Formats: sequence, C-alpha cells, structure tokens
Amino acid sequence: MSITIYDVAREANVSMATVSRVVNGNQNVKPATRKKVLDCIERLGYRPNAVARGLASKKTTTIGVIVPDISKSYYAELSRGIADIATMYEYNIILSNSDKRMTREMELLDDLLGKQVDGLIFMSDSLSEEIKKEMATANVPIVLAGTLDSSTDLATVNIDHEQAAYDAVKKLIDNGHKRIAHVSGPLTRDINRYCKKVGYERALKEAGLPIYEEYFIETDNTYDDAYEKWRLLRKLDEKPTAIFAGNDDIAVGMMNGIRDDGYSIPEDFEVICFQHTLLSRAVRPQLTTIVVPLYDLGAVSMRLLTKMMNGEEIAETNVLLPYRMEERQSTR
Amino acid sequence: MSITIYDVAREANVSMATVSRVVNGNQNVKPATRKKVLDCIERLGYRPNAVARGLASKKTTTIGVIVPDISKSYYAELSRGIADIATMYEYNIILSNSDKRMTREMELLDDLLGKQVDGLIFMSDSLSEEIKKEMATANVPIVLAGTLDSSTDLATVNIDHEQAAYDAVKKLIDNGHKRIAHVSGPLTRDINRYCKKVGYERALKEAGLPIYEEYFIETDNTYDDAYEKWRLLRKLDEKPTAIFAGNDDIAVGMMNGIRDDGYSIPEDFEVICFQHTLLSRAVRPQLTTIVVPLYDLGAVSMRLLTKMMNGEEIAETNVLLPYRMEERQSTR
DNA sequence: TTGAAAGCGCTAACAA
DNA sequence: TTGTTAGCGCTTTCAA
Repeated sequence: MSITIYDVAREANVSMATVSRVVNGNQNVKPATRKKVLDCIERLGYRPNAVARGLASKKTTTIGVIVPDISKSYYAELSRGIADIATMYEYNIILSNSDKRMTREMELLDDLLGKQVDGLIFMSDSLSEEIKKEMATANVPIVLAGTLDSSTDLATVNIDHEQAAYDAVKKLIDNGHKRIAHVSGPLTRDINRYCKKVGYERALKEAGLPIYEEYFIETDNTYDDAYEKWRLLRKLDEKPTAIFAGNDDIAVGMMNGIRDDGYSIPEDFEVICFQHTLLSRAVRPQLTTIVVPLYDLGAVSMRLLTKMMNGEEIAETNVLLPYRMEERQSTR
Repeated sequence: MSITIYDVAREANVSMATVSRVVNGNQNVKPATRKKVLDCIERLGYRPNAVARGLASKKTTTIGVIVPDISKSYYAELSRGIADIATMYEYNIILSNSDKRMTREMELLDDLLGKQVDGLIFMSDSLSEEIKKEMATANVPIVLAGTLDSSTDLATVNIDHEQAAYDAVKKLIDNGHKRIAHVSGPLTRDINRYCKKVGYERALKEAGLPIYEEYFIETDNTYDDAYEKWRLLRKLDEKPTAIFAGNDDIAVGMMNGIRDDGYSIPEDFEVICFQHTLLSRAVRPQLTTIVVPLYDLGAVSMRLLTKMMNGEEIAETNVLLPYRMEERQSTR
C-alpha cells in the first residue's frame, strides 16, 4: 500500500484536513504546523492521489485533445502549442488520434468525457452533425483548433484561410500569371473546400481570369500523391504557369515532379504554398509560402479553453490569428 | 448534476452492483436484467465516471508518456506507434513534453505518478541518477523508448545504433572513401555519444583509417545549425570526401551548405544519414539512409508495457528492433 | 443471479 | 487555526 493523506496526518499529529490544506497551499495553517506537515510528507514520501482528489473536487486538471494524427507535423506542432500553455496552467493532456474517422471521434469524445476531463480541444477535417450533438452533451468547454464550424456556436481558433489563399493567388496574378493551378488537399477537409479553394477562385474572378476545372487537382495531402498527380498537369496542352499548393508536402511533390521532367522553378513554373513544415526552407529552391502559425493556433486555443474553464467572460469566441507571406525562391 | 450509477439502478429497479456488473460485462447477470439495465443506461444517457472507477479499482487505464518534444517528427512518429497500441489495449495516454530538462522530467514523473497512471513510457537523451531514483519509487512499470540505460535494469526498446552507424560508415569506406566526417547531434544524447560515434570510429579503425578530430562536428540536431557548421568542414585544407550525418535534418543542412558552395552530391561528397523524416526522400538528390523504425519503436514499447502491466513474464526486457539501409542518390 | 455495505483517498462544508 | 464528518461515484467482497 502506498502512503495516504491519513498516514501523514497521524504521523504529524494533525487531522487530514490540515494536511489537505498544506498540500493545497491554503493560507489558514500556522507556519509551524505547515512545517511539521511538510516534514512528514517529505519523510514518508507522500504523493497526493490525483484520482481521489478529482473525485472529491470534481476537477481533474486534465484536458482532452482529439487530433487526426499526431505523427503529422502540422498537428505535432499545433499540439506543442497546446501543451506549453497547458503546462503553464498546470493541466495535463490526454492526447488521442482520431484519423478523422467520425465513429472514432465519437468514441473518443465519450471516452474523454467519461474520464472527466475539464475541457476539450478538438481538431478535425469536418464537423458532422453527430459530433456536434455529442459535444452538446458535454458539460465542459470545447475549443475547435484549426477546424471550421459553420454555425459558429462553438469556440474556434483559426487563421483566415480564405484570405490567405486569395493573397497567395493574387501574388501569382501580380507576377503576370494567367494560368494558375490549385493543387489542393482533400476536399473532405472543410478548410480546403470552403476556404482555400474559394479564396483561389475569388482571386481569379477578381482578376477577370477564367476558372479551369483541369487546373484544380485534389490530392490526399501527401508528397507522394502530389508527385504522382503532377502528370495530370503535365499532360495538358495548355499547362499552367504557376501553382498554388495546399501545403508544402504537396508543393514539394509537385516540384520534384516538375523538375524530374526537366522544367525549372521558378522559370517555367512559379510555386507558392501554405507552410506547415521545415520542408519549405530545406528544399532548393526554397518555397515561397503562407506561414501558418501552428504553434500559436494551439497555444491560443488552450488559452481560450482555460478562460472558458474558469468561467471567464470571452469577448470573441471565434478567433482569427494573423498569418504572413514569406517570399523565397519559388516565385519571382 | 450528471447521471450516476445510482440513478440507473433506481430507474431499473436493481442494485448499483448489478448496474456495475452490466457496465463491466460481467457474465453473472440474467440476460433480461442486462437488457433492462442497458435500456435505462441508454435512456438516461449514463456515462460511467472513470475517476470514481479509478479510485475504487486502483486502475486508471491511462499511461503516461514523457517525451522531449512532440513537435519533432522523430517523437511524433514514435508517439503515434505508442498511441495505436495503447488504443488497441484501451489505454489513454497522458502526453507531456520535458524538453530534456532534468528538473522537468522529475516534475513530470511525480505528476504522472500522482495521477495514478498504470504505466509509463519515458524518452530522453540521457538518464540521470536522480531520474532513476525517482523511477524506483514508482510502483508501476516503466519502459524506455529510444533511450539508453547503461545499467540495463529498466526495460528498453531500441535499435542497435552502434551497429547501424558502423554499417553506414562501412558503406562509405567500401565506396573508397578515406576521409569521412561525422556530423553528429549533441553528445549530451547518449545514443550519439555511446553508439553512433562509437560505431563510426569502429568502422574507421577496422579499416585502418585514422580518426581526425576535425572531422567530427557536433550540432544541435537542426537543419540550420548543420547548414551553419558546414563552414567548419569547408575551411579545411584536406576536406572530407564523405559525410555520415546523425539524422536527415543535419544531412540536408550540410547538403545545402555544400551545394550553395557549388559542390555536387554525390560527386564531390557522398552523404549518408539516419532517416527520421520525409525529408530524406523529398530532397534532391534523395538521401541514402539508415531507416529507423520509429513507429515500431513506439508500438513495441507500448506492447511491452502492456505485458508488464498485466504482470506477464517477459523473456527479454532490452529489445532491439531491426533497421535497414536504403540506398538512394547521395551515395554511389 | 442479485443486493448490501464497506471502502478507495481526498475535498469541503461546518463546527469548534 | 484546526478538526469532524459527510460525501464524490464507483468496485468488490460477502451473503443471500
């Protein structure tokens, strides 16, 4: 058996309430008593049982994080932002991968709620009605990080992907391009379908440029698929002269396809993409990118969640973070 | 207030013990009773409180994972391996970043043990005596993943880094090189100091080649630092003709330094490294690498931990996983 | 097959 | 400033 608060109380000749006060930093303890108790704690090697504490206090100082896939650098970076702020506010994180599968997301939500987490941060490609219904049964606050909610009744933290996409494409248009392809991630991801693609099309329309269906390529977000799908563009008689890619894995896949065919970047094709990883800077030519503040997305989500858990009044529950463009060698 | 086991019991006209049996799949319940209880659970939306269950049963079905930095793809990939096996055995994961700081590792260990995790997976650059002492106070099993323990009294899962490094350098020697540099990660990481460097030197010695101090470069493991440290090699009169890099970030940093100076790979320098990320394949020329099975390192660690948590007899507590070399374009 | 009852280790009134 | 006591929601004997 391990040491309990009761053992400490007996050893120190005080009640367990007093030990509890000392452990929880309650000021209503005489310094001498405090010292005596602290000594006993040290001597016995007492370690408070957080499970018992959680049951009695109805707070676990633990939050749940549901992420599609922690092995993806996008989510790994974002999660680090969450974790650092969680540490700052003394919360632990239960981290679970959903692989974006809705049934799994449901299970996880139920599971984490059963574990009595004090709050939840949720990331997914798209919010199903079922998930929203399940979330409604939660009696703890939830924040969506990098995840769209059309109804805006859940708290969210994002960047303005539509505008960012617009900016990227505008940049290519300003560089004189009239045939611009968009190599996208899966359209099952709301941000791709309702933001990036829309921003891309808005920029074209505003410039009076036609939107060609064959210039839109959907990939599964991976380097390999993008490399493969380059052939959809190369076989066109009228090839695009510039490419707006959904992220840097896609961009580098395209880029290698392009260069393996003997074309040059940025001479034959200019490329711009959303930056999620180191790749953008490590490849040559370095990629011009929209820099997404992944770490901050996580950190701000967690900060928002702490406020909600504390019952603080929140001015704006749909936060948009700034982004910037970094011009490098894949554009002129 | 939320629904408790007691509410379900009353609604179903049974005792809470019976509800508990139903929830836990105990066979000693009459099917009719089970159905009645299940109906009530469904109707009331009852969700068992895992904290109360943990207190009563002394099992939390939660494990702790202490990782240097989840935003690093090395650990992100490894953690995914842990997570998948954890899911399979119905464990949750509390994931915490230590930044390799010993005081933080101590805190985290204490914190997670206080949360009554059923087991721990620990990753770090080096095991201090303090940490080992703290680990000894844990009454739950601990597995070290990708982390050395010289005393071998803790369970570990690794690859044979010394032999892998030897293989890599041997390959360069076989290709005719006599001046081979080792661009390493920090020597504060035991695997770098006691495995990779040692394997590098063994290969040189065995081939009767001298070990030149100036051919050993220590970096902080990042692309940027490696790019920067290329100048230490370029300024040498007798430059090396091949480079063995500690990982692909380092290798790509070196590679870009080399190429920005107008040299070619593999013509002027051959490069080989440990593969931790996609980078190895995404850059051109693609890197010849030692492929480290990061996902498996995590998965096997977690599997080992489940066995230990079940009190099963373990044949070998110091597991070595296989690795392989993948020859690509940075060597001939 | 079911129920009664005693904890699990702690917090948080309430009293003193 | 300290102690007493009643839970928190569940599991787990033990009995019936």
